[in-house]
Amino acid sequence: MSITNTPTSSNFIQNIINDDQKTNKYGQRVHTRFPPEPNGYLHIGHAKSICLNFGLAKEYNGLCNLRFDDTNPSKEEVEYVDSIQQDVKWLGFSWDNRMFYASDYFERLYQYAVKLITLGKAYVCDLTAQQMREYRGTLTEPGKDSPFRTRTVQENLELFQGMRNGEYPDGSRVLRAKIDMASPNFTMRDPVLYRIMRAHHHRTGDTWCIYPMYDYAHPLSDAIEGITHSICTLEFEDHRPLYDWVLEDWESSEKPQQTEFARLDLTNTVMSKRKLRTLVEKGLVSGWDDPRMPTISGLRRRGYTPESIRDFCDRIGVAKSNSTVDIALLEHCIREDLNTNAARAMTVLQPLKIVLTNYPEGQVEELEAENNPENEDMGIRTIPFSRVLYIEQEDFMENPSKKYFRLSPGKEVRLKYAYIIKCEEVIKDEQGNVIELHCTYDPETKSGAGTSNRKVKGVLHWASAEHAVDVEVRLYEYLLVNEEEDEADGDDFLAKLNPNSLVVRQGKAEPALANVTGGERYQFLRQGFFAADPDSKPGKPVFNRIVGLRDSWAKAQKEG
RNA sequence: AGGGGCGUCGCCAAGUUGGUAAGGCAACGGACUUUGACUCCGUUAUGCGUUGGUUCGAGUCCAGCCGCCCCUGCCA
Repeated sequence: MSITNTPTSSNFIQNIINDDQKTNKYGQRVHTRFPPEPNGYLHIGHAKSICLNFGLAKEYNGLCNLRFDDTNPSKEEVEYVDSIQQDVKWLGFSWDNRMFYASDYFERLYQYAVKLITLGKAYVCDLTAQQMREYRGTLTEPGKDSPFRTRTVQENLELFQGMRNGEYPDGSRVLRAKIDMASPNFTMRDPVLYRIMRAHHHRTGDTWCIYPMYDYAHPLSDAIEGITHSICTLEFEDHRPLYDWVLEDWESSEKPQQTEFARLDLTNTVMSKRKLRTLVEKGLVSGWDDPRMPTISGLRRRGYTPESIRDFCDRIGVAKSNSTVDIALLEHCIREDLNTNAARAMTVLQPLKIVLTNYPEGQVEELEAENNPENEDMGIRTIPFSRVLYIEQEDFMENPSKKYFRLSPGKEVRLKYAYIIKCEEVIKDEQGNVIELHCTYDPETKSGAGTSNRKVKGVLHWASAEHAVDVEVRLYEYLLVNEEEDEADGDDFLAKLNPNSLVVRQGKAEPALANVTGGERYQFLRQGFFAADPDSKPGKPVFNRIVGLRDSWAKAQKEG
């Protein structure tokens, strides 16, 4: 089966690059970067950025760097730089030997700041944070100049050196760009370039007590690495003039350009780092890699493939309008991938015992089953069949509607790969619950035997009681029942969490599933796609439901 | 209110110099089916936030209006 390349239309960033290639702006070079701050786990929104940046580099025969934006040691940890690398690799991208840290450039950044001071474009300011806020002005009123704005170059040079030397307490002074306190754009009102902060940095240790701000470090890091296209999200659009300002005195005339695109938002889940952290810290999920989380590690544990996530990122497009993508598209991508690639298996999630009263006691047949009807190369396996079996509770109904074509009293159904059976007797407990069915089977209807042309509409999956392995199956639903997050920040979203986002079932699976270790993916017939969880133990498998099969019957039921 | 953006089918999203609305997801019909799955076929914008204008002709140009998002961290 060949992979069809659906003709994808170009996005506005590709158009920009195409123009740059025409005008030879970067001599045909395309060099991007993925610049995460190591202060949290990557999520599907980052995957969009990763696929965009690495994808563009690949498409244009360029390069993409991985760069940790580690300019704020008070929030960053090595734990995250490790998980980020793992996630990018897992998604299928390689930065080769180009893994950098903004902190690699601290000395150059410092020297460039000295240059700006010398040029009269930066000054040391002693205003407190509170005062600076007051001086900044408001949306409609211009700010006013800091009284320290007119310090001499010499004084600024000495003070900045003193800042570096640790002569002043944290927060007592900052280095500021001298731009325009009356600018209608706040980020141009003499933004802070450096702050004093005695925090241990995960890479530079205690070498520095002053750290550069993002707006200063980022354009310079891009320039140092020879980045051509610096792609970031929409909220940085206002910062672009500052990005360009910082680079005005850069040594090379070939400067990177910033382009902004809309970050990904998904229905039925939460995406902000803060909310994800809340879920983890309040113990509402088992961790950053809980299979309900939209984190890369969560999706990985859930069973999503990197291919399906890349496909998703290709399909959602890249544009500038804020949008919320229907999570159904993500589900479509994983179903499409796994439909052709995942082996089939039978697992009964909620067992109902049935006895084939006319099947010889003690007899066991090994029935042939295809591993994947979409892919013959995946071969066949055998499944034991015997007198006592389990079927799904949902697959029996005592008083069904005419549209129900599963099992009911006196009705026939086929057991997949096996025989047509007929329900003869319903056995109940004292409360009237159905606890067992007595059925008969028709020996002439064995699958593949060609001894009968009888057709029945219903086909059920099953497990042989004597041979089945006990499995724990974790069924996941959306984190949020409502499609929209209903914003209004705060922790309101906690009240909207789906109480049934995790339902655990103790099921019965065919014996082949006994010894999974984690990561194996299957389609459980008529149920969905599942992945073995690392919690699996020999003989005691645990499965996560990645996504259910499309279910038009369930849909029809819901609509009544 | 000042600045920066955005507004094309329920959800995404193409739309090169104005020439007469791609595609995907979802939905809905139908065919096929030993997974009510998959696959296949078909249906869904005389309409591009809105009102005017320019033009033989506008989603594409102009003007006004409306709506939504971002910006007053020594966060990124």
